[in-house]
Amino acid sequence: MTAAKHDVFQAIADPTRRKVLRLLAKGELPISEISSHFPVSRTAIVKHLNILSDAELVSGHKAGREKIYRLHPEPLTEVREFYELFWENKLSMLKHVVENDGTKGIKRDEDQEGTGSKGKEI
Amino acid sequence: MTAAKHDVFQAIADPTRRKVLRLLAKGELPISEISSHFPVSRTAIVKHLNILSDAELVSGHKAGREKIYRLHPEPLTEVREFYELFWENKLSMLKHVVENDGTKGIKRDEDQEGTGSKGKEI
DNA sequence: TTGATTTAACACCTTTTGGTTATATGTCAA
DNA sequence: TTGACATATAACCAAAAGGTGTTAAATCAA
Repeated sequence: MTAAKHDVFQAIADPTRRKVLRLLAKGELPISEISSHFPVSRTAIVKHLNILSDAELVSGHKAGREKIYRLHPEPLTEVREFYELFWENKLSMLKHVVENDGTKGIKRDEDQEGTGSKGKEI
Repeated sequence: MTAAKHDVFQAIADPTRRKVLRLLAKGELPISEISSHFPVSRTAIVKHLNILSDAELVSGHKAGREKIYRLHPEPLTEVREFYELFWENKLSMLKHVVENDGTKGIKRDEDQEGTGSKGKEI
């Protein structure tokens, strides 16, 4: 049941949500405080928090009449793994381009996977 | 004119687009080859390629009747910088939680920026 | 030249996203 | 107990996202 309803990549796609995360990096905050940093309505911020929560990037707990949100950066490792995929490749890519001028296809192997499935692909 | 129409974060938000990037990491490919790896229509893939192109993650050049696409991983540094923002913070966050049990707010400084502007915020 | 291949450009459709307002509900402080 | 405060929830909306199919144009190979 660790299956997050919302994808991490999709969660950080929105600039407002990224700013919320940066805000929570400094420490946990109640909704009212969070929304005071944005020009949009509190309701809109709550929706963003729900999306971040679905991606397990934040969690909220009631404290009196407030709901305090806290950051959980762990799911961001998936993002890290993704861009590192290209970090390793960057040098070998460059090599290919230099070798054969990069004007024609290089490999073109087959696999035909199909992205329709839900298979936690990074 | 380096102003990308599409945000890098938003570009990599879609799983199909991430797979396209992984595909192009192995070498440049024409549209027909790329779309052969997906269950969706060629038209859909072209739209994805346009979005990736707007984010300057790929570029395409005509070669005969084919259009060859090539990866440009550079914009992903922005993603990396974002991710690292939380890695630095992770230890100090943990420290805070341990120190005061994390049941109450920690800092709550003000800034009120407003995310409406186009200001290249990571 | 003709036909197959590959991309380009539309028009169209459905669902999701990001936002709004209005109306409860629960909680602290006098 | 009465406000004021903080969150919750519902109904609604416009625009964007992700997809489809159709048609046209360019190019390579016979």
